[in-house]
Amino acid sequence: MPEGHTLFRLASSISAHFAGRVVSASSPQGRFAESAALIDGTLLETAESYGKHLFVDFEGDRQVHVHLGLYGKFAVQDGVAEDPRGQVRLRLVADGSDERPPAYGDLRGATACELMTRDQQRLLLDRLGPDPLRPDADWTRAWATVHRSRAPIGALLMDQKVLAGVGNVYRAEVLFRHRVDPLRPGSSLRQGTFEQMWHDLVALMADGVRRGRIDTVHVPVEEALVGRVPQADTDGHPVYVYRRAGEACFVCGSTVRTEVLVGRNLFWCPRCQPRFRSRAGR
DNA sequence: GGCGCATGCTCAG
DNA sequence: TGAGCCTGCGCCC
Repeated sequence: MPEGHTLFRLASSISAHFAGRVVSASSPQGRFAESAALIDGTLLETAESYGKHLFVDFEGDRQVHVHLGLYGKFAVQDGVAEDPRGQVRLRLVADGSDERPPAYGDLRGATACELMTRDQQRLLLDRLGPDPLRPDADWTRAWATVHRSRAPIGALLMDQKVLAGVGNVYRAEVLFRHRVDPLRPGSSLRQGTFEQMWHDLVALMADGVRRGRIDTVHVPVEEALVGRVPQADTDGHPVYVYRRAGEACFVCGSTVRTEVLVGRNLFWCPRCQPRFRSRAGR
């Protein structure tokens, strides 16, 4: 489930297993072989995530930039590495000769796996909006973009230049929790509404980091819809609208709808999130 | 066991 | 706008 919380957990796990250790790097699949050779047998300093991007930092200004895309996986575990299964793009191994427990990690199916310098990393990060999981994030940067954009808020929330780390699930859920029509132009939102949505994303994504999965039903928010949802009616479901097209809304019973917006399936409740009408009419 | 779709993004055209 | 990435899951035999 690669939204921002997944990458945050992944970075923590890589740091916990490998930071401060000399690791061997290889590319059983071959596609990352030349780069892997450059970091093989060097010190892994730390791993960090920004939005959906992962950076594994090695000594000598070498960062492995990873983007999992839709179905990439970076499986990190304790133990001695076994024969690679499937297309392993990058394998990291700490063999335990440093007297810490052996560990290894296999990266598969990623959309990006490349070596870069800090300068190149900086250029990439400059293209990202604030990440709700980073304590230094400045939501007013995102608001500045949203405020002057006529694009639908449902599209803006998914745009990594506006907000980093929000994916299709958090988009659908945060819009529902704040009763915002996904097709509403960004410029029509009040600042207070957007600020509340931001703080809700901070809470939802931090909860996702803690749980290891997205659960928007059990995160309370003042002034939002959540507090009035009868818990039993959600029937253990951890989300309100995501992938629930055709089913009854947990709050009002209306049929949850779906529609493709900028190439992705959008889900919303037409009664809880009524169609926005501008003052000019239309 | 096979099929289609999916929490994402880039690049060709 | 569509293909590519080439994994994993749920669903249907």
